[in-house]
Amino acid sequence: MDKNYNPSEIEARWYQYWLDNRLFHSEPDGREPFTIVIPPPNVTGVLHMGHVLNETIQDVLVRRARLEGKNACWVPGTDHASIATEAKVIKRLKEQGINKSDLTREEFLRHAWDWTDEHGGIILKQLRKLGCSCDWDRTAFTMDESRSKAVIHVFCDLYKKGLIYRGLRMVNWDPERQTALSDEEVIYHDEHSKFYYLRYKVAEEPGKYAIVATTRPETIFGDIAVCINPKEEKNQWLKGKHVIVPGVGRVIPIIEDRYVEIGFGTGCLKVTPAHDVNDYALGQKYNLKTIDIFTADAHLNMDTVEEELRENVKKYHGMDRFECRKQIVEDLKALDLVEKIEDYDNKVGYSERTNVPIEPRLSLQWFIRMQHFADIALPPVMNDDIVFYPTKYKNTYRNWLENIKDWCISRQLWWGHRIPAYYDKDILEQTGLENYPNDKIIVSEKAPEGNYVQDEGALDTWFSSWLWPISLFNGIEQPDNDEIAYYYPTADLVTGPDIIFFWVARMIMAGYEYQGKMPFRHVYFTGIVRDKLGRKMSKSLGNSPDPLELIEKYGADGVRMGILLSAPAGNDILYDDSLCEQGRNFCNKIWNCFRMIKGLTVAEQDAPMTDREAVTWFTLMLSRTEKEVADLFSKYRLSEALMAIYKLFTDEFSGWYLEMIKPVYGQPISKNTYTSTLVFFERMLRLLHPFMPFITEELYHELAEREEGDTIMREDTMDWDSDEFLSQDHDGQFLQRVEEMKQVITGVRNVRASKNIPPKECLNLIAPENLSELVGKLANCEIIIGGEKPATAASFIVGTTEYSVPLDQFINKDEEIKKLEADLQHQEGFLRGVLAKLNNERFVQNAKPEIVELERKKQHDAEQRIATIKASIEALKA
RNA sequence: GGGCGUUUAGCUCAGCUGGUUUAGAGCAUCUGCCCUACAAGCAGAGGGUCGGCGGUUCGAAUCCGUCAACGCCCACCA
Repeated sequence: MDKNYNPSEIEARWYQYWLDNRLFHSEPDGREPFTIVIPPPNVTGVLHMGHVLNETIQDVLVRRARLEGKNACWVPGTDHASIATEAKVIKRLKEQGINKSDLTREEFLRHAWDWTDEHGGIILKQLRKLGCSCDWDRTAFTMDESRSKAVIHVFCDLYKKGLIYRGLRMVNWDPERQTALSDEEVIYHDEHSKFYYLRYKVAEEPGKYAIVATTRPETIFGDIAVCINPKEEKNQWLKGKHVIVPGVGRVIPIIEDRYVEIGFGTGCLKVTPAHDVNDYALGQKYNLKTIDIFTADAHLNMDTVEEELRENVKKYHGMDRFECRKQIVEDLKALDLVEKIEDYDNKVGYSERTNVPIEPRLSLQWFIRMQHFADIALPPVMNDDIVFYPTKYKNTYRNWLENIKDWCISRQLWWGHRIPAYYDKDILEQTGLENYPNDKIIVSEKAPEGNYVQDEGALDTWFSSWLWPISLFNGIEQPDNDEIAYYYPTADLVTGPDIIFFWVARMIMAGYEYQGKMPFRHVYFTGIVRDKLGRKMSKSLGNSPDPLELIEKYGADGVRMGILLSAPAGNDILYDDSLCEQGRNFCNKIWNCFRMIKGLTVAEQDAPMTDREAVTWFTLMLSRTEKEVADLFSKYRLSEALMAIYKLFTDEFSGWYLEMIKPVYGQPISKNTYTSTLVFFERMLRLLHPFMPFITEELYHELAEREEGDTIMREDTMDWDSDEFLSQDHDGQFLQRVEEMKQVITGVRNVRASKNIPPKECLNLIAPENLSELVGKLANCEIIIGGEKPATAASFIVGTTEYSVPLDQFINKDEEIKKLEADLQHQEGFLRGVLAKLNNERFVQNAKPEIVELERKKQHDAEQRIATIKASIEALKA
């Protein structure tokens, strides 16, 4: 075996072995199911650090469940990511000199599928490098046949139930991609912008102005009214009057509504119903007309302006909205119609995908009535049928559901599930799309016979994602099939809090609507992976390492450990390569422990007493850690579980246990001890396997002869607690005694270190009572029980017992006294604190008796230590 | 403008239904070691008074109030 662990060859070999033996594959059987459905990454995406975190956690949970004997099933798949993928395809077409608008829908989709086939699934291959134990036979795609059928079925069903409707609404419009978006797809950014105070001449009072403040002067072409608050004193004079839109010439009425906040701005609000949500509401209320002055790509369209005014504004026709803003301000300045311009901080909504400012736009879209879904999805989370980790996200969740708004599900895109709504061609010709009568729309899973045209829109990607836990098991089409009955509800969902609304909440909605049950029992929210300076990892910053390179460098197990070590649920993790380094180092440690054990010569002989002590002790330590780890898993405290195992292995097993049983050079080890040690090792490999699948599988096979197809990832059916050493008599104080013994050893080592005594030199240790031979072995000393302590000895206290190491030539009395006095001071300070409590009557009266008792013990111990130290000082001074 | 969360050693975090020898871990740092499992290692050591202030209590990192900083989510003040 190599001196250093070398991951790459081992990882490839075992992953193939797992695949060959179909060890990740699951079929329903009599065991308890444990299901996780992957949050499907974008089909054309590549692995980044966020995935590494997310998928590692899922793999840990899945592998742990497998080891617990559950029928674990982790279903992988990808998402068609409608808007993102369409954007990528358009970009590529552009590079080839092709415009989307030059293509038919069918032609475009052919390109999109080509792109998907070409780049699709790369990320799934990358997951294998990470060691993810997905059931690849079940790999799904949100746009494959089965998932598509489910989507269309659900659309039709909800339409039938009256939960989907078509309507003309103010929606978030992405002018870049030219599609509607849901509210959740709009990201608001703070922006330093300007507040423009514009003068609207009052028609009835020449020479007087109404001052209107706006951040968007380019929308004045669509102004229909100016609104004031009927209660606002200073604007009373405007009541019933009309004003003239500057630069446009349109005469518009002053209307009154309490919506306008008194004291804000000038109190005059320009009303542009086509381009602002609130203005639209006002427009509805007062039956105002709308003038939409933007094209779909947010350029000015003056054809909508009244013919008689068009001459005034034609210069803006075709201009970009932000160009126009500059221009109109300049022009109004020239006309002296700008009162002033102030700096102003406000929020501007951007499209999540294209990062372009969204435009509120009146358009005909499809919506889901969400109140019904909010009603069914809120209770299970509030009463913990579905548990969130961390729980703080319950608040976020509730807040959203209690203020739910209808979900715009139609997109003006081609890549996606096409809306199964059909319009009669003849009627359509007469009415146009907008006025097409709703009761003549045919919503159907199959295209109707006859002269119909299908709706051009596609569905929001999340409209397929929300069915994912059900549609993966064909539970939409066949709600009672064996698979859905077995695998659903799934166990855990692991995802980022950023998609709690997009996805988590909606899956819960769909879960109850279509299965009558929760889609998952636990939701583990991961944090965001940041660099060590706390910055979000991003391509543009170049601070995101390539996971595959990391795996190459540190091994998949090392990377997994690195990412997990500091990833408590919900906390952001500050990633640094040194974490992976620690992971790699740990692998190496495990590797070398194994080499050491395997290098021992074994003999049929009685184990020495020290071995028995060691084995008993480690048996206890190990089962204690096993329990601790189980407990931590139940609380989803994965990094702590990993740390517990790490410490057990590094400190207790490698640092102490192996030293305890290690025979003198050249001597053999007893078979009993050796066997126990192998058992320990295997048990620790099992503990570790969910975190570090590769090295544990490798060493599991190195540890003993295994049958072909055997694997560490199955349930361990051995009953370790019947271990012969465990059944020996040992009370709860055994572990305590070993801990004290370790302190004695450390004490001797300290003496050695501070006096620069080489480790090979055997020392004497004077102990007042019997002490395990392990002390002699590990501290290289001769134990003298009850020996007289010479004046020149270095001494130390463990608990209340003093131990000393006679040193003669090594001792420096003054130094020793100084040290002892420092310790004395500390002990006396401690005692003072204890006595202060005990002398406080109220403490003695009120505190629980066991607390008082403890303080008394502290007092006693401290007094004893002080006496011992004083005696030592005296002896040294003598 | 609302809501939530965080603030404990240089860094990342545990501890928080108040009391377990005057605050723990990992990493980093420092010192000494290449001792035939591992220098990707071993043996030691140093380092915080628990964001500030006030309160409750015999007793507070742990409960309450307040202030501050940071972060996140939501919201139609143009």
